[in-house]
Amino acid sequence: MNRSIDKELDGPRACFIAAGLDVLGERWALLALREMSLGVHRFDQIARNTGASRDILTGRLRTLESRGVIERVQYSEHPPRYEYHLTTSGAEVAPILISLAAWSSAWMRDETPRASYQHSCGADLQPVVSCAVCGEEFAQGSLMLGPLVSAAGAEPASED
Amino acid sequence: MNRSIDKELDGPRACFIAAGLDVLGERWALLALREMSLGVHRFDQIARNTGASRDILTGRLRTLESRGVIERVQYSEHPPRYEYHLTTSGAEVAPILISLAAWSSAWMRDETPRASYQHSCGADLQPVVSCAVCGEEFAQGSLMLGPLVSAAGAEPASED
DNA sequence: ACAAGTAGGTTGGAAAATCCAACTTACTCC
DNA sequence: GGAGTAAGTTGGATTTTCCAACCTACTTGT
Repeated sequence: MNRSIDKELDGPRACFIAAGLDVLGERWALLALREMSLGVHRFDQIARNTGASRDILTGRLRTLESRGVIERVQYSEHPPRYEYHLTTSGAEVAPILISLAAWSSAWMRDETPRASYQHSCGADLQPVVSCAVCGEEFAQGSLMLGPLVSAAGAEPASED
Repeated sequence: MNRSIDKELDGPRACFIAAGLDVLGERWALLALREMSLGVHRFDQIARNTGASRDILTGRLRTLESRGVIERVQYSEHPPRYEYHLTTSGAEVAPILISLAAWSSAWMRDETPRASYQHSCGADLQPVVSCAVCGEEFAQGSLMLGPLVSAAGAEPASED
């Protein structure tokens, strides 16, 4: 089991973390998604609230749209004006934002006053991540490599 | 409540998500942490498995070290050789990697075969994020802005 | 003993991404 | 009729990143 760690990779590790970062890891992408999660949908506001340059933001929004994370919704025809909304896929980025906010809140406190986050129950953000299958909380070192998978489905084990 | 969303910000939103991305959002940082989570601790291997250029990786590892996320452990004196290990703070990045891997696995499937991840119970990665206080699962739109906080503690409400 | 390999970098120069301020278009509001 | 708003686009400067080669000090093989 977990032979994959010891085996020499012939190139960079192709995994779902790397694939996710391909889309969400570009600068400003997660902050733009944060804004939409908070109900901010218009270009100028997203640009202001994130601090992204307008040209770069345009590019990011196009990428996120092409990857199905957000969609452009036209709200004016003349002139053409659009709002940006999360798709289902985009809404499901929330756990990433939640984990990031919680980690940052726990470890990145400095003098700067910052907006914190809460669960809708009113409590400070204290997310617990557990396994949907066995119900156990993810503990130290409980993230492990699994088999290779692609759109076609799981691959059979390799012969090493 | 949640006046903060409607209020015009005078600058970019200073929040813990943005602060976290300051450290973890630079290119290659999360992939380097992924490697350490998987038990890979040496420079050459981290460079190979992430695909990062060696010079950039050097910079990232220094930043992560200076922010207390990883530590350099010397394992040879002549010549000086180091391993990189997660600190407690670094180990707690795991929920972010888990959420990212799960999102990516759900939404980023294409033809490319990729390494998947599992919980240590052997099940495919299906994390559930719930609130430690009320126990409820984080549902759509349940991430909300809270008060401003800094190292000194919570700020009193502003006068708007 | 001597060459090759390993480990953890550093260096210089090219390429790509980002930043910034200004400009554009087509409205709406006063 | 002028100012303001919204969603970009543009050109040029700046910053990051990439890449391959180099360096030092061992260790291993012959």
